[in-house]
Amino acid sequence: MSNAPKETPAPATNFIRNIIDAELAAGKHAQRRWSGRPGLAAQQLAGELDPAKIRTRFPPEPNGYLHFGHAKSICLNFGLARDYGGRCHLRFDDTNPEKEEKEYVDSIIDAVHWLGFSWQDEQENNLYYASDYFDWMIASAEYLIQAGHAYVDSQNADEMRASRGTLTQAGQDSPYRNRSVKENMDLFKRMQAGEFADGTYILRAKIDMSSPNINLRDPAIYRIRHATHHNTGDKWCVYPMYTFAHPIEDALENITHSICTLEFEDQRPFYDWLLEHLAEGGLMQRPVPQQIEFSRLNLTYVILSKRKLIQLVEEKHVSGWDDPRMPTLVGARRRGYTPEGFHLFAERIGVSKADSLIDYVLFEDAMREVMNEAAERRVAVLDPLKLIIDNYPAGQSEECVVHNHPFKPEFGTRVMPFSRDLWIEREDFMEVPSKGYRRLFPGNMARLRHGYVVKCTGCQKDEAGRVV
RNA sequence: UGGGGAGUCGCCAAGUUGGUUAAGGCACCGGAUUUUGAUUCCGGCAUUCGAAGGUUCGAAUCCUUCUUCCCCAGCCA
Repeated sequence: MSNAPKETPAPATNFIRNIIDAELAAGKHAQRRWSGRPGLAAQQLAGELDPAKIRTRFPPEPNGYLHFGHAKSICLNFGLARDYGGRCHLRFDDTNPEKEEKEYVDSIIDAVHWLGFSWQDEQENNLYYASDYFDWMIASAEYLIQAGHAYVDSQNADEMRASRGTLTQAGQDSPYRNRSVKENMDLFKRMQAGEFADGTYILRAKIDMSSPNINLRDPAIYRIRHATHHNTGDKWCVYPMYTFAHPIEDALENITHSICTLEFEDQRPFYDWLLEHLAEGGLMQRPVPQQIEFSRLNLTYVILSKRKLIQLVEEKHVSGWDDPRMPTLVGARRRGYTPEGFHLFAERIGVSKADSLIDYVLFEDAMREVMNEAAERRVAVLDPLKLIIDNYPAGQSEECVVHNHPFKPEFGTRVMPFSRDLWIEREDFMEVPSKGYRRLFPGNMARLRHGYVVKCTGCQKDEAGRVV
């Protein structure tokens, strides 16, 4: 057989690669420098930023196990860094202590490793926690307050929702919107000091309550939450919102391309607003990172909602996160799927902004293609039917040498016993053959794989007429 | 409904500074090889790019209108 290894094709082009190519051609990333903020991640890195190299990140919240959808994102982000000679960071977006756990952090680290990617090399170790940036986030928030771009609101959640307006109606300014800088700063300090209960005060960005983009109607950026954090313990009782934290995380790590899914598109104006103001205040360096959105993975017959997967586990519908039926990476691993299969799959489905529903056969085919090359073959009979070789001596047996792989001799051989009594698959025999049937039926000859050609002389049935 | 996105073959997806016959993969349909009805190999598979107009020598690519689908009103991410 001529199963020559296929040439690995060049990575398929996509809109993100096109963006990067254009930027590189224009020299956009040549001016990047480390932020160099004391005590922050950038400081851990010894060398200067290598200009003209991109930097991406995979930023999961450690609130569950990684699934097939994350695999797409991981292959995208780490793949881009690999192909452009850049870097990809693994960052835990752990800004909500009530949902996150160390168990998930560990499982995520394992899963990314399993997929074959690394966030460290000789020069850098790019494993980060958003929670390690809380000092800087507080500083950023206080800068916003000083500059008149943020205020402390005393409305509760219901009041805030009511005054936010609707899709078609503008929102109303909070009665607390015009507190003085001094008062805001005092309140925010006391929030941090733990003087207030959860929900009593909240820090909001001061933008525009009548913006057609609801995300710009003074979004909450810092909330009070008296909770123990998996990484920072009880050090904090105020935590930043994703919206506020994420751009800062990206900027501090000098991320060039912050790639996320489509539902964050409406969030991008705030992303840019924040970084622009922080750059104005000298807290961040330009050029700031840019957010790029792509459509998330949808697979036929497969649930990829973290909320629902958690439900399956908690209600014991499955044996755990690594149940082979689960679309998690640990589940896939137990099922025998391979990292290479995920890479192939990710490469084949591509990246775009169109909502898509990918047929599961695409996933299966990618896995099968990889396994066809790599898997040793074995024989099993699921629904056995006894086959008696009439002209083979009873009590005698011999060993047939069998190749472990049809076109890879280096996989070696094994032996299978051959004797008078054998088991074959029930569907490999038909008393009355259908058209085109070329397996065993009375009068017909067939080859027993790895063994001999046999001729069927007849069959026996039980009282029910079933062939035995 | 206000805002933000997306509609290219059954499923994905290239192509978008307008220029000959609209990549590729999966699926499917042939046909060859085959001690896995697998694999491999060869061939086929969009006169058409959500729809309708318009500009042009020429449009999937530009303009207009229409249409369908997705996302946003968490002190989640």
